[in-house]
Amino acid sequence: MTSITHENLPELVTRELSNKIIRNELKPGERIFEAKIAQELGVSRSPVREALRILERNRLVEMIPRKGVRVTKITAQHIKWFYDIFEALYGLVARKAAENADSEDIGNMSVALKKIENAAEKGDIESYFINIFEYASVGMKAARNPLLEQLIIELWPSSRRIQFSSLLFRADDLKKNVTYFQRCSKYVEQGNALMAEKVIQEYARNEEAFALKIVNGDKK
Amino acid sequence: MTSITHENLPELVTRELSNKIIRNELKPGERIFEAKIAQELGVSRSPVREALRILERNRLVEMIPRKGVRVTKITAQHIKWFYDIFEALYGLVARKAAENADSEDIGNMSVALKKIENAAEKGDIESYFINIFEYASVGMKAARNPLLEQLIIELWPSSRRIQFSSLLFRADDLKKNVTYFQRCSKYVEQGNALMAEKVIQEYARNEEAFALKIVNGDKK
DNA sequence: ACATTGTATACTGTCGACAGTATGCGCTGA
DNA sequence: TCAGCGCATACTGTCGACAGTATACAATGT
Repeated sequence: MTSITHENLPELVTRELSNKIIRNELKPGERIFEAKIAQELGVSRSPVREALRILERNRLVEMIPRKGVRVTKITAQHIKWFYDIFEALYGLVARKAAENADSEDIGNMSVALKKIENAAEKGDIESYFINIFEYASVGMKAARNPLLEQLIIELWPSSRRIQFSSLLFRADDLKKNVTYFQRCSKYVEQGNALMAEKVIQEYARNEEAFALKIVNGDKK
Repeated sequence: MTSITHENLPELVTRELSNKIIRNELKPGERIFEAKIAQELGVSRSPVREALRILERNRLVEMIPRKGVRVTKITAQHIKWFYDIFEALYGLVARKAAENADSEDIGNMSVALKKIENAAEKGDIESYFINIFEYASVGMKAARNPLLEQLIIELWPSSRRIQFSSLLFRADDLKKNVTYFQRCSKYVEQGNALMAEKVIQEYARNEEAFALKIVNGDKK
């Protein structure tokens, strides 16, 4: 163990495995062996087991008792299931944000929005992806439902995984996507809960369509 | 361990602790000690730790690294947060069920509905509670979104906990509640997704109001 | 050749022990 | 009397080892 850090091992292992799965270095359906991971990262199996429980919650792996752990698959079906939930939960966030945001929240959202706009302008996809999560984050703060926030954050790794494959192919429609966030911010400022929710739902369907195009092999 | 069963220890520990928390034998805010639980159940700390991770996912406990595990609180705020999500997720279930249910699903729902009606008629609260989860279960099968199903099932222990305190006080309005399920079933049969969703949302708000009455001390 | 059974092996499940850290209490000094 | 410090202790974190089980492969019989 070379680690000098103060952070705990399960989180470290989680992050490491999480990245490998999101980047598709660990393939869907692939088996994960506790001992192998433990050895690779220079820790014992205990923190690995903890990490696997966390990854299970993130829907990145599936644990079957006495049968082991596998990386979850992502088929077109999975993507539809995921975005139906995405639509419902983020729709709720937008609605609640429109109802509850104070001037500070609105300020934060506007800052986050600017970062998205800049990234889109420059075509910086990496920065764009970081900042849409930042935008979601301040939006969730404004919605004032920590339980909802938790649920969504636990699904973020799945979001990232689905979006990762798109990452390389979508430089073109980045600017179109920005308009969703701009409209959302506008409605939140106006306190128009109904429209804020609608815009985000539209955005979700758009993301879904894009993700489906990718898995269906219409890529490039 | 006297257990002859083939079931795994983490599940056993989870169930045991789960029941204690739901029945309010372990109080909100109370600390849980791994070693103590392990000794009580005659197992080592490993399966207890696994169980605690599961309970964390069920929102029954909160784990703070190096600080230990506590039973989560349930304030009026928590209940509002919970039912906002409840409304969104079950609303989605109802909508999707109305869109996707085949005749077998509708048959199953009708059987489950009858059981609820019987329980309500007899004023058998225990049976009523068992059967509304059964109804939800067949409804979720009809909705054909296993991810959504997972998310909801993981929240069930929280549902049970919130409803447990109500359990003794609500014999009176059981029959009124049944009408929600009756209307829901009707709309699902008709394929009326919009109204099915609306009914369930109404039901959620009604449950919320009841739970809030309880925690606010208007009980009895 | 193919099915069936036995066996080897490699993985998960569980344990007990040790290490490290947070917390409360008592001691000391102003 | 009270603040600050240090120590004791009890808990969580991590480990390595052993036990039990699923699986693949080989051997045997038909």
